[in-house]
Amino acid sequence: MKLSISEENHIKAIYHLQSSMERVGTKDLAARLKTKPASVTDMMKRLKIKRLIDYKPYYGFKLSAEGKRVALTIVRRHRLWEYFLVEKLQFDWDEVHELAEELEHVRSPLLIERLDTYLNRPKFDPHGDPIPDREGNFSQEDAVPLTILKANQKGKVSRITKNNKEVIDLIMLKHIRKGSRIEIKRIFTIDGSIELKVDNKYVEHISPLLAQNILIEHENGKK
Amino acid sequence: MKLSISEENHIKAIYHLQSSMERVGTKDLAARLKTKPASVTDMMKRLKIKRLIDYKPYYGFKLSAEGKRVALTIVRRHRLWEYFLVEKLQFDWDEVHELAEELEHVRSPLLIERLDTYLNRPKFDPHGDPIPDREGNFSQEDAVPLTILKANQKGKVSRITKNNKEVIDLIMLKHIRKGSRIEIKRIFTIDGSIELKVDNKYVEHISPLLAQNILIEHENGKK
DNA sequence: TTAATAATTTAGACAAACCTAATAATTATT
DNA sequence: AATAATTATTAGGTTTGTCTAAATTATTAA
Repeated sequence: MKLSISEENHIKAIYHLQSSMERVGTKDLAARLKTKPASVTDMMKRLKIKRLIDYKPYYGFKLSAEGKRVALTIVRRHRLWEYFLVEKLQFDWDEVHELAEELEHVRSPLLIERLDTYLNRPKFDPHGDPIPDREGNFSQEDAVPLTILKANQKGKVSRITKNNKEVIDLIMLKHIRKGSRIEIKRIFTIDGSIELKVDNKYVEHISPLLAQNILIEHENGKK
Repeated sequence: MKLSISEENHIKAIYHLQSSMERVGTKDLAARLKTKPASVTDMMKRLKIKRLIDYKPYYGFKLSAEGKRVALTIVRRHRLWEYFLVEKLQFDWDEVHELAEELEHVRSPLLIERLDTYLNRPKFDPHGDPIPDREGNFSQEDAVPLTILKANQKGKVSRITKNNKEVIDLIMLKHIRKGSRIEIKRIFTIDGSIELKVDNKYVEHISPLLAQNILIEHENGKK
């Protein structure tokens, strides 16, 4: 099914809002997309006809199974492009969202497959969000990048990815290794750098790029 | 000035048609863009207001200086993406046009600069067409890739780019070196491979990728 | 040079994706 | 439970970019 850019954006927005609410309301969606509620209603009617959402007037909306599938391919495209921009084109992690927002609408399964292969099938984007695979599944790995933690959250280091010399030297310097207990102190939104306490002992300050390569044991039971 | 995708496509189409005719006609442009003459007239009025074309009803159109500048940035984006797709994502040279046609509309000067740097500032796209630089200038180099020649044309090898072992081994194998006289025998559109005669002596068959790395002395006086 | 033909423009319509203002349904409050 | 406040929908309008059909202008051929 061929969707317009605007239709894709609506699907994606519902997908994201759905994680924090059962049914998404017209107002919320309008706020997120910077349009007006009336415009959202128009679009919802169209998406309902295309069977991408479950929509009853006045009762909010929810993605259908097919809608969720579509959403996941869009999220996949978005996060792969983000990874590309940071990893290959040297963008900072906080500069890439808008660009990925545009690139994600180039709809070519082959392009995305090739990009994925080229990037070495990354499992997480530069913000630490998981990249769904071709089938829409997230990594089953029981570990998530450190970047996914919020301030005051704790975790245990399960693995360091990309074991090149620089990464290893850095984590040694910061007293971080497999098994270390981490407590996030503060996240600086300006550059995404993170202040954390290691093994309740050392206060360290690390870059988001390094954080991405530190995997934390995942406490199961989250969405 | 912010242009819509459709406006960009019209500008680009005029740019390309302009190389084979003084003033571009409504019908030609409609044919190239797969729209109707009436639609072209509409768009031309808008582009005239934006001062991107010189347009007199019934007398065809021509890009203004600013229009040409815009066209060149679009061509630049298109060709850089084509180069990326072939060089990095392993697409075949004949598969990339449609994709580049979409990617070219992501308008971010910074993205294009970074991409250019990442690709090592290529001077020619995979079809052998020159990639304009940031200022819209084409390579002043007196050499063009072999891929730019048509059947029966001749040339002299001036340089081999990308002097890695594989390329060198291949050109040795095919009896090609600096100074060799080349005559194109036939171009196979199926894969872009080229049959050519080297120094009037050896008949060889090479891939378009190799051809791209063989630079031919440019006979001045062509557009 | 006039008539026929071809190219171009104009007029009017349409779909997509927005908008504002008015109305209707739901939820919260007294 | 009635009313107020919130949220959603409808009605009708706008802009962009397309279209068809009719009218106009330019070119070519008789």
